Amino acid sequence: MDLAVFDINHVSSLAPAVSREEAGPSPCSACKIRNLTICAPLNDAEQAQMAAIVSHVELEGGAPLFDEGEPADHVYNVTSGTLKVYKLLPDGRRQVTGFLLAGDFLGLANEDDYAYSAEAVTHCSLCRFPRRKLEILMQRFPKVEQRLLSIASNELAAAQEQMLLLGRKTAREKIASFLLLLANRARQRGMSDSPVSVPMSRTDIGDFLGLTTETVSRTFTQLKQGNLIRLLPNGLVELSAREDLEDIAGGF
Amino acid sequence: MDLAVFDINHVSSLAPAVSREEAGPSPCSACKIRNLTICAPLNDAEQAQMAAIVSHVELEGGAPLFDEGEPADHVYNVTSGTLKVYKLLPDGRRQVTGFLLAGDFLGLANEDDYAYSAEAVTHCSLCRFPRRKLEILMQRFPKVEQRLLSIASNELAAAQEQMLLLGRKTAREKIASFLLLLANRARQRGMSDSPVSVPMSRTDIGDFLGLTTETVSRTFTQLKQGNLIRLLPNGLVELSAREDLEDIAGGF
DNA sequence: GCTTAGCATTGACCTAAATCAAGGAGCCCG
DNA sequence: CGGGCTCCTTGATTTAGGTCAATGCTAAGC
Repeated sequence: MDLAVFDINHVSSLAPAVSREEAGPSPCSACKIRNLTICAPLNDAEQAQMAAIVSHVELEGGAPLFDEGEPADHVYNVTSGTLKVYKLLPDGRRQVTGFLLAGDFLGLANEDDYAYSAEAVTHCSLCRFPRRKLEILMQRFPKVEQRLLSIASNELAAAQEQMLLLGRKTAREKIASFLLLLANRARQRGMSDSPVSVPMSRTDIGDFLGLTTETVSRTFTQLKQGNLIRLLPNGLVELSAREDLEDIAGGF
Repeated sequence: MDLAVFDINHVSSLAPAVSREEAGPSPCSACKIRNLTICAPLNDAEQAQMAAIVSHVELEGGAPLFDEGEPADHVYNVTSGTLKVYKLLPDGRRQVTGFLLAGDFLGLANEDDYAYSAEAVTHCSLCRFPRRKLEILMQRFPKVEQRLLSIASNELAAAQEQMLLLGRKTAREKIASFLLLLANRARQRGMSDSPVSVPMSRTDIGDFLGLTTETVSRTFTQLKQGNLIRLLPNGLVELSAREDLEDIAGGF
């Protein structure tokens, strides 16, 4: 793992393990996913200034990062692993609004509090920035602010796509869209897109797609029986007929 | 109407009427909703530079502003009226991703093309900015970029709230949420929040909430019979029991 | 004042997905 | 190696909301 150097700080509990950088070379210079992060537009000298305010967080799968309503003191960049962000209704109904992979940014909040909860799906590592300090740094580096605006624009487009899915697609179309979303994001990150890794539970997938666990499971079975996918061990899913899946996902 | 001065350019067709400023005082200095727009953070001198690149657009109710997939050459600030933005599936299923009121910004697109279509619901006026020129101006005025980031963050939070609605709320909860959303936005703009103006059709509301026209209509009737709302002429809806509506909308 | 056209409403019926209820499969731990 | 997890799958049944089909209501045009 990229950040193995921080594993000495890893404790085996649900509490996040945080470490600040000691003297020595910034690990950012070795960051393999920098081009996906908010640090992308910075040169080495500028990046050193970012490194000065960053700390690192490691999370066990299942560990919470923050909860909706907490003061939004930090923002994060995922460096490895998968997280989910979600909102709850008082009776426990849950909507997962996104799954975050390496390079993804989270914690953007215009108000003072987080608008959603975030929790690790798999073991995760993240870069943590104090929001206040990042704001000051952004005034010095408008490039970072531009980058953040660009990230926010992309997320907004993705959110609208997800609204189309939630409001107007069938269970079959939702599952096909979901698998292709995961596959495309894996490919962007240089990981296998078939078989694609699906590390989250059926319940998480259902809460992301506005379905129940049972419907998710049945729909997987149905796609499997139509030879569109194959379910492999360890949460791997082979997309055997991507073209067909794309037609289904697109509503054709 | 604030911008009556432009009515000489108004033509009675579905094509948008566009006018550039002649010499003379900028109408921006008289803009009553400036504090809601991207111009909010600018002083008079800076605003004059914005005025130099802005043009004005008037739309009839029902007239399209742009379509999904068109090159995103302009961004807009609504100055009066209501628009809807939406995405379509190939078979015509439609998801309205938002209704835009005075002060709202639209056209943000990280890619080169608009990710959604925009169409006037009522007669609308908008300020139009060439995207390229605005980008150059933003480099000169980082305050505008900050403002845009702040707008995007708010929209992102609203989008997540809408995902919760689409994925997990019942028809009754959706309609109650929708009426309160309209009422709150009307109040922010100094307009009546009860009765609140609901200028869009049942079909548009359904396409926003992931419901059919019939279900929207039935749910309005049901709320009316429970004395939670009253349906008045001209698309006005009185919120007779706002507390109860808030409980319903919140999922209690 | 009649006709046409576009919403909005209402009723009857249907269906996709939810709910309720067992089982099964893998995994950890004693 | 067996008991107790948790998660996944499958089956039977229910139901919220969709679909289909009239009927009303308002406004515009002649």
